[in-house]
Amino acid sequence: MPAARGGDAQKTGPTLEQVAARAGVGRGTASRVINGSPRVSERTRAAVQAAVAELGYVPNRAARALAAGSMDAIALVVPEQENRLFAEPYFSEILRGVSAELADTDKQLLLTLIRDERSRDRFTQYAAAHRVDGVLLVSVHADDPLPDLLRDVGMPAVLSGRRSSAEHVPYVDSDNLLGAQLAVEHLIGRGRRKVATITGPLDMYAARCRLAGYHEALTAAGRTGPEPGARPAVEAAHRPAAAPGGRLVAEADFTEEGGHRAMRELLERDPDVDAVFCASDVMAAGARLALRESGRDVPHDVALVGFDDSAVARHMDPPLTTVKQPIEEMGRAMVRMLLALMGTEPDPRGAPAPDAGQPQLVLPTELIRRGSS
Amino acid sequence: MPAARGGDAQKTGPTLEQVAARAGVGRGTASRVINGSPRVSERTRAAVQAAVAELGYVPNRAARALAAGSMDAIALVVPEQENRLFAEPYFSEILRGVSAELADTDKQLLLTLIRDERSRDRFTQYAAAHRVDGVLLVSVHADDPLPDLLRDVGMPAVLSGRRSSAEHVPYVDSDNLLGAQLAVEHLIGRGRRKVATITGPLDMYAARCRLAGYHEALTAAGRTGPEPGARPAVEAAHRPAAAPGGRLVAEADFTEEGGHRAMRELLERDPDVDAVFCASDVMAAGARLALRESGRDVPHDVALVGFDDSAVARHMDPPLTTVKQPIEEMGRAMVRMLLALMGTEPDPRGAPAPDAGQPQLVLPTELIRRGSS
DNA sequence: CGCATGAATGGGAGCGCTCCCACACACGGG
DNA sequence: CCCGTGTGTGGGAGCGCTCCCATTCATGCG
Repeated sequence: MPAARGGDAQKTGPTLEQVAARAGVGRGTASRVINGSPRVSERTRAAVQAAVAELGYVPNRAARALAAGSMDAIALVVPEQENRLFAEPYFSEILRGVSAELADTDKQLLLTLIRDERSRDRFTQYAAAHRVDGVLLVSVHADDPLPDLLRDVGMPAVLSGRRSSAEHVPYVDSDNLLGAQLAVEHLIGRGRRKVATITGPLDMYAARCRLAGYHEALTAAGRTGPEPGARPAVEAAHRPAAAPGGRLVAEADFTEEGGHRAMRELLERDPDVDAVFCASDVMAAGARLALRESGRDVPHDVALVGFDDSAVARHMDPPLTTVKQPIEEMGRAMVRMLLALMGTEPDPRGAPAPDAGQPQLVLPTELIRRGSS
Repeated sequence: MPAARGGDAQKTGPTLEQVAARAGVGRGTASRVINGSPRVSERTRAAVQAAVAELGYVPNRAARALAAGSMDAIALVVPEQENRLFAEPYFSEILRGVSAELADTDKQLLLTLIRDERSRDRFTQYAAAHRVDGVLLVSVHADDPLPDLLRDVGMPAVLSGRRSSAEHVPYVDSDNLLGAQLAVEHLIGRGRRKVATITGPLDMYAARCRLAGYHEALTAAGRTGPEPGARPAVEAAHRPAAAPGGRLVAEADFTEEGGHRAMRELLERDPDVDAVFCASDVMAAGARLALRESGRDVPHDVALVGFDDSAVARHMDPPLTTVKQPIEEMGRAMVRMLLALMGTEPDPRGAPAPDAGQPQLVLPTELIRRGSS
């Protein structure tokens, strides 16, 4: 039996050929029906569809990919050097959104964790060889060359979060600046006089934005600041921790330990702090611990606000007021953007991109009030 | 130019043919080198490898899959009706393990969230058509038909967690019974007299195991129980909440709300409860809340132990004593088992499976002591 | 009434690979 | 000196699909 080859035993389903035969049409016509080409008569279409149903035909992706030169798959790339605490809630939300949006397309979702140099190189090569049609990049660091590499090889890609304000690769981000501003305004509105902040690593754009929001809210409220009256530019937000004008800034690294250390540092610098805006919930958990150790009550002595609205926030005692990002929606938006990009990119024939969708998108953030403030 | 077809513009990398030409050998030989066949002379091997390096050759997966009849991909299937709280930490740990173990193979990881009937059918069909080589199933419910469906179409699959003690599909599980036993023994060892438990939904095998562990520990300690002296069978563990012999069992659903409600119920039934073993950390968080509301101190008045060692446990106040499962290792083990299955399964020619690896594996659990007990 | 025009269709070519058959070519024993 | 026996090797035949060219009709126009 010359038919059974390769993987053997794999009773691979019916082929297009068989469907066509059953419907009494040619292979080409069957293909046209299955791919929804308009150039097919109604009768024929019905016949083929019936045959598909009867035979339970499922197109062979490999064959399709090989013939069409597209893989019908997109990769979700997650760098894994990241502290898992940071990645957890954010990542699973993104995943949910991506998967939901992809459910209607019949594209596959390929998950790639990049954990070291070797796996990064592997993926780069893989992408360069066009083994996927598009790439979603989650939590990219400012110095990550991957986005540019992908652009160079003509691989459509969408980032979650910018690497800088000059980001030229398409991205979906949330409004970190406004979110931080809301948080700090809220603290001021609750009558807090000495509002400090614990920032993320300031080589990350999101962290800088949140710090800028902090400064902006204080300035707007008329509190003295480093640049009185001047609109603090996000790019310039990277300034010494002990800013002039008495603002209380401590830099940490989005980890709980970092938040704990930063809070102790703040208390040492100014024991009268009565509010802290933390650039992540996890850091807020660390700060909470430091406050408890110093005998301070939350929210009575010190009000606390976090960022992310992750599970940690709900489980803290008291529950943490925090800034919620629409993470699932960000995942969905990333997919929509990528699909649009993929629809236009591979067409070099002058067509000026029908509607690529906004290649950069900033989604709103929202303050969730809970017991900690 | 008759060469540029299909996807256009996709400057797909060099082909095997080109590599072979460059190395001055035939296509077949080049293929043999790349797939590590031993029947190649050292000289030739070196020449081909050099050509591969120079050209930056990356094999085309689609072509390979089509020709070989195997897809070089496995699917990780996650049912999504699941409450996200439960899924979060567990899922991301599994993912880490799976991905790590898969990094050395050059198999792709395909992620499939199943959210409704429609997507389930779609996946079933997809698998039946052998579009993946194997399937990893996470958090399967006792009545889920998917595992059997997959077995029927000859698709290798591995479960995380059994559906019952008679599970016949290969699985990796953790030792829920022993873990629960450790937890309850620990509580007894701390001098607690009235140890209650909050179980998961008792139509889930893991929940029944944990309950059985509770009973077993109490019986071993000589506390009166429903079946004095008898070894409580896991299968029989599904008994009325108000068990004879004074044991305190409340059933919940692995959610925080459920844990909260169950704790209130327990306190009502017996206000003198001085310890509670919760079958999940999340439920313990709910129980913690109920205890606080009732004015009881943890651990002074009531000691609390959870299960999972998730992030919630570390962030509770006081930090939660809990039973840790080696979740990442479970992910790794699942992949190893699946690969073994895939290596043997497709061979129908009588070969009695060289070393399929243990088709069922139960990994140990461990008690993590923290402030809550 | 004949011929250009378009719609619907059939089927060849080929995507890049693996499998496997056939073909060298080097041996050693009869 | 001829024939196994083995080791490397080349390349044909597809895998199931999409693309596209050719073909067949039915239609409308000159």
